[in-house]
Amino acid sequence: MSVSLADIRAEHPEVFSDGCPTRVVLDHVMGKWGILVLMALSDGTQRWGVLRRNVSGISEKMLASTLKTLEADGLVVRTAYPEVPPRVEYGLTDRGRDLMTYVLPLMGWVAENAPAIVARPE
Amino acid sequence: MSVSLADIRAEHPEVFSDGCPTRVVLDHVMGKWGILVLMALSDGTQRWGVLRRNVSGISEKMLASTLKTLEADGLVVRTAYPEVPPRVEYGLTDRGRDLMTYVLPLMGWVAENAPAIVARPE
DNA sequence: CTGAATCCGATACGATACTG
DNA sequence: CAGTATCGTATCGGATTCAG
Repeated sequence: MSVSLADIRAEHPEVFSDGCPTRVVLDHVMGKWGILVLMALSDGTQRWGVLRRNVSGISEKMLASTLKTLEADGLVVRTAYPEVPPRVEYGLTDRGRDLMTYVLPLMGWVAENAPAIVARPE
Repeated sequence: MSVSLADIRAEHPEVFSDGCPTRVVLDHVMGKWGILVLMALSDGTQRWGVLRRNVSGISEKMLASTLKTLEADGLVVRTAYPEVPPRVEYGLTDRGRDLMTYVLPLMGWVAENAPAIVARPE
């Protein structure tokens, strides 16, 4: 796996070009809520209500649209059970779990360093 | 270093709480341009003009504001030389380089998988 | 060359209300 | 319970112009 910018560029010369697919994925995954939802789901499959509580502060609208985007990207899978009351569960796909392999260590670093970074006002 | 959500939660119970410092850092680093600028700088210190060309598609306004935010976060350092014409260089701080240790592998994954993900329309 | 300042449209986001 | 619909606001982000 690539670990330096040169390595990445060697295999994917257009990583920085405008209109490159990476831009789209970055916008989806790195958006305000994408990572937080994926993080919550890395805990395991969850129902809508639980997910909403776990991603504290997210509105229903953003949870819905974030999930839809991630599902379309093949990172999240939605399973609806034909019951009353309705039950819907969300989980990571294989690709999603693979992605989290890289995101989790990053989040660990952020959790460690965020307090020091935010010490001074934004 | 933490590698599972449980590990992160154990050390930082409030990672998901609203108003947590991690949210701020995520917004700065994961914004539309934050990662791309950091990626470009991981290539080494660069002048404003070079940076602008390397982060293809960024406007002057966004480059300026992104750099200012990252500098305030202690991830980027700005060096101005008192010359005419003016010369200003931007580079990563130690903390910034440390962060890139985690971001680069993630970007490698994204570069690998983005084409497959974007295959279907957004 | 390196920005800052301004204007303006797009859209991300949140709050609320409503439905199967 | 699991969403959708609608609305209003705030912020993002681009284009352009100006300045040191």
